[in-house]
Amino acid sequence: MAKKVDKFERDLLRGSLDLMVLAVLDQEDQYGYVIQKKISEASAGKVSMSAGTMYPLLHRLEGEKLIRCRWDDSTGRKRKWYSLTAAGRKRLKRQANQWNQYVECMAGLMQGYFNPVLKPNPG
Amino acid sequence: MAKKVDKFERDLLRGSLDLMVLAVLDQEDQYGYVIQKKISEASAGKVSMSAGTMYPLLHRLEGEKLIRCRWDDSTGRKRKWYSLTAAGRKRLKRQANQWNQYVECMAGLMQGYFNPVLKPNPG
DNA sequence: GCTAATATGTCGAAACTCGATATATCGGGA
DNA sequence: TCCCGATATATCGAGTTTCGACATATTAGC
Repeated sequence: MAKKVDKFERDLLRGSLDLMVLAVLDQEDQYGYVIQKKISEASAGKVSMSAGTMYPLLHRLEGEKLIRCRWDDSTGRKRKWYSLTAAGRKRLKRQANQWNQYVECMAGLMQGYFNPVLKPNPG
Repeated sequence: MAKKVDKFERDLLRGSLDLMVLAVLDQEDQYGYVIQKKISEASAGKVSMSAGTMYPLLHRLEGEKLIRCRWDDSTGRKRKWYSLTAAGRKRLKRQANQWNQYVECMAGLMQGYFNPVLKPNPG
């Protein structure tokens, strides 16, 4: 029996899924199914992006030319590999920066409730 | 001429506006117009919740019994004051906790790009 | 009297995520 | 061999949220 996990409420995720996908692809080229798994693992199962969210999202990012794809079946399995374009890397930087600012802004508003367990960056 | 500000992209905000409103009301009772202003100030103009977002949101939170309202015109101005209910405070704690976890999760995924300027909490 | 700021509200359009559903391939166990 | 679960991609409609536009009314200052 799979352990039951409190998933994040859907609207908390809204819009930042793009950022997650771009971040995963920044580390290495991947295909949809693995991107899904990686995000799930990174969040200890709390973000479970459904296939119905993942694939349209990838198509949209491709349409915006932030990622590019190629089919590959050299492993015997047909998979659609995605990689970041230059524009995608640029967008990732911009979005990540926005995200950080947004987190700070929330921290300011939440005062007592914001208690990050984040390790402060040295330097 | 008003200084132009890069607003946060709308989908970055999605769903966390609730949390902002609850956090503002946790500090003191307020009415819609001021809540809007406070959130705008706290974000240096980067979150500009429109009236078309604010009022339906307040009505929704009221419907969920997380906040409660009363009209007051003792100052000569008719205003609808909102305050947190017990359920609202409980929800705020839960949502704030989720938010913190979510931020950590994003931090893990973004690795190099996550560089919070947040002051670490002592203790 | 006029205008800008204050104050609340509704509406339709656009966007996003989900669950359900569909298709197909692959490996392993009965 | 046959079946099944995992892998892999995809589409669709339903439900939500946010926005900009519009509407209404009061107050303060010129």
